[in-house]
Amino acid sequence: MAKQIQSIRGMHDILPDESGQWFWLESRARLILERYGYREIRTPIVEKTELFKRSIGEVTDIVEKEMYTFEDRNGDSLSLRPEGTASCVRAGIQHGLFHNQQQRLWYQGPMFRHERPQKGRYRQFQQIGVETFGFAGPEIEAELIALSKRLWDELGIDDVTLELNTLGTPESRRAYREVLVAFYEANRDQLDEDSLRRLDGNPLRILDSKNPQMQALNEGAPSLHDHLDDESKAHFEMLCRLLDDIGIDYRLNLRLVRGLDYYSHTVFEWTTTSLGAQGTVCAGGRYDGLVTQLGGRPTPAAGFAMGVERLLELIRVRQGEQGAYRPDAYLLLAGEAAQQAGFALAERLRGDLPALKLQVNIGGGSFKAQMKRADKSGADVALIVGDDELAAGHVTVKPLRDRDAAQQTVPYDSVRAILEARGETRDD
RNA sequence: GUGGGUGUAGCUCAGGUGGUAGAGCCCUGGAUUGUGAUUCCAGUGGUCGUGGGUUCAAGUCCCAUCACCCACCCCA
Repeated sequence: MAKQIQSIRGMHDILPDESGQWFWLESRARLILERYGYREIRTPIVEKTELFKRSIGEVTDIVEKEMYTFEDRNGDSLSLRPEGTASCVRAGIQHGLFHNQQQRLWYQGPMFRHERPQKGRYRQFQQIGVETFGFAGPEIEAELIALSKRLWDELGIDDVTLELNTLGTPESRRAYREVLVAFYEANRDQLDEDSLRRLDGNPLRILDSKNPQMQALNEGAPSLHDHLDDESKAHFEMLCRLLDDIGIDYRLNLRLVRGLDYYSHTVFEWTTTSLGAQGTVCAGGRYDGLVTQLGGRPTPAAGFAMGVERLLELIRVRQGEQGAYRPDAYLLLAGEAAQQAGFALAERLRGDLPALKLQVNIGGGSFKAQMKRADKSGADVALIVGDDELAAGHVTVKPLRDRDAAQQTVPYDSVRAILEARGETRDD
């Protein structure tokens, strides 16, 4: 036997048993997004590396050590996208979507990050992202949060908490950053290894350290909220009021600073405690500066992304299977003549009953074996055609799921009525 | 990138201190010449993750490597 080839580390197959759940979640998300007026955008999964360097930030972990970067045949540096916002903004600028316009967009697809795989963290993972452009007020952030909340309700997810914070305007954030760095420099001897590393790159992240000693030090650190300008405060207060109005609870988390460079004002995160260390299920915020950073005209922007694998994991924990595929009917073919004629019969049925999901037995097998397959397929009814039925132009319809219902042998033309009465031909 | 754990049949897992591999489920057939989901019987299926090494002998011990899981880091 030849040597087996395995899938790439951290990149997983979604097998038929799970794909139904994916489809179920995706359709629900799409429906809700459409209810809020969002339209889908699809962008390539490969972009110029430069795009991610300029948007995510050159000194972030994502860009520095997690991107799948390679040279194209003509020498360009390309990267598999590690997230969706950059592409979305790039496409919007390129096609003039932001030219004095408001846009509510969403996308869905695989993202790639070369991290050490873990529960809820994979090298290829699926995100559903939502991005809005041209909305400067806090109403849009409230809408984004309301939309995500509605999705949790729809999916039956109830153990997530909304964490909320503001970084203020870029100016106030920058000013605060200086104050904070000065504070940590003064206490340099107390910083752990990670924090020393962050001090240069992303000092705000030190606030979010899990190290108890750091947390103790952070108690005394200057607070971002003391350094917010009036505009930043007003924006945030308005958002909180809007959320209060629709009864969405949130927890103010001053340590929530987000890892990506481009955020300003609102940042939020939906977290759960039932997924181990990877507790963030959905995160986003406002990123007004990004469009100009990528060469567009000043355009207010806000959005979020959710990790589909993490959401599915949550749903799996809370409910059973959702959206598993099962045919409506399974066609048994008993006897040689029926086996041959049955193939054409199945096609005829599919032509006459377009909404019927019909699986036909292929590969023969004893009657018993075919019945077993019919049962295992999950079909609601078995359609039986043996040599007897074939000769008479009949089909036997046998309900498989309810004990009381009797099977009946009827002319082909009556099959439709029976299946329709049973609801097998409904679209679902 | 760092630390810890685990890899035995398609799946879930047994296999004290080395002696040449087992169960349940699944699948196939039969008990029931055309009636499944319950029962009973039988059968198929393994280079024990991979590659080296120690040994008369390795699933078991040693080394390397790959993958998965968990935590750190990072993030959705």
